[in-house]
Amino acid sequence: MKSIQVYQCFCDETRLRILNLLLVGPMCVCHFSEVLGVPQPKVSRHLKALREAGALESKRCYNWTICSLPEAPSALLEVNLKCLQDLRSEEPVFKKDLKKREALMGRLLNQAEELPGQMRCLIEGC
Amino acid sequence: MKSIQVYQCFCDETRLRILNLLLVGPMCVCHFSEVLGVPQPKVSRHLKALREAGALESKRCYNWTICSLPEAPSALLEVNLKCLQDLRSEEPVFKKDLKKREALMGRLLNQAEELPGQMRCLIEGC
DNA sequence: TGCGAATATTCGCTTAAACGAATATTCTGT
DNA sequence: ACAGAATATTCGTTTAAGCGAATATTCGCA
Repeated sequence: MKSIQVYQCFCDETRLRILNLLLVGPMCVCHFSEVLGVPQPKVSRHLKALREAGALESKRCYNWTICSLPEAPSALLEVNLKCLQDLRSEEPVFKKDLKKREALMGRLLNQAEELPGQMRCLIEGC
Repeated sequence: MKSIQVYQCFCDETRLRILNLLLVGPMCVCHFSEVLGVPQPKVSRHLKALREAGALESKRCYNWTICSLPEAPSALLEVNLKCLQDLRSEEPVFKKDLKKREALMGRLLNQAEELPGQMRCLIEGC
């Protein structure tokens, strides 16, 4: 039963936090690690799980791997991503993560001359 | 994170099949066992999980325990029950279960004089 | 009160998830 | 080709889920 795969994605807090961040826009692996305060291998494994369930797409861009929500999500996924968005107000972690994301992005934009390629990928969608 | 509980409910095929049946109307524990072809203790444990996640209500009616979907489901649950309904056409098991349910209900109605109390509960909502 | 049907729970086991730590791989720029 | 940054994978362990079999509990009725 294929839809179970989607539900399994949503059963883990770290994965929910990743999806919550992606609802705002693409991010790269190392930034998940930083924003969530979670070790990189852990992030990597969860990203793999999301990818295999069709809940995430990623592409290499210079030395970053930029992750985003799938362009054509399944109906089930789409509905639950919407739910996740609505859940933001109830879950302080989500809001906290978004704040950290914003701060990180601001910092990155300041150094943008030093990492032009990746930033272009991230901002303009490469 | 409370919503994870809801998603965990939807991660198990047996539970999905139970919910699918309940979308049509209330059922009692022993009938789940019969319709799904699953041992009673297994059904009982899954019902407990659903109950604890707020995805099921049940009340004793004579010697039956009649289960139904909650009157006031959470938004998250409601949305996903709707999805489950849409999934019916893609999952043969669901349709097969519904057929068996229908057959069972017909049979029960024929013996209705012998079990008036429970049937009233089941049909009229007690 | 005691019997039987319906339901719930416990026990021991098996399987699957998740994790940290360490390591391997991939890629970019020099 | 090499060094270093970013990412992925492996290993061994821990924790959680699910299961069948057996047993306990609950409840209606004679």
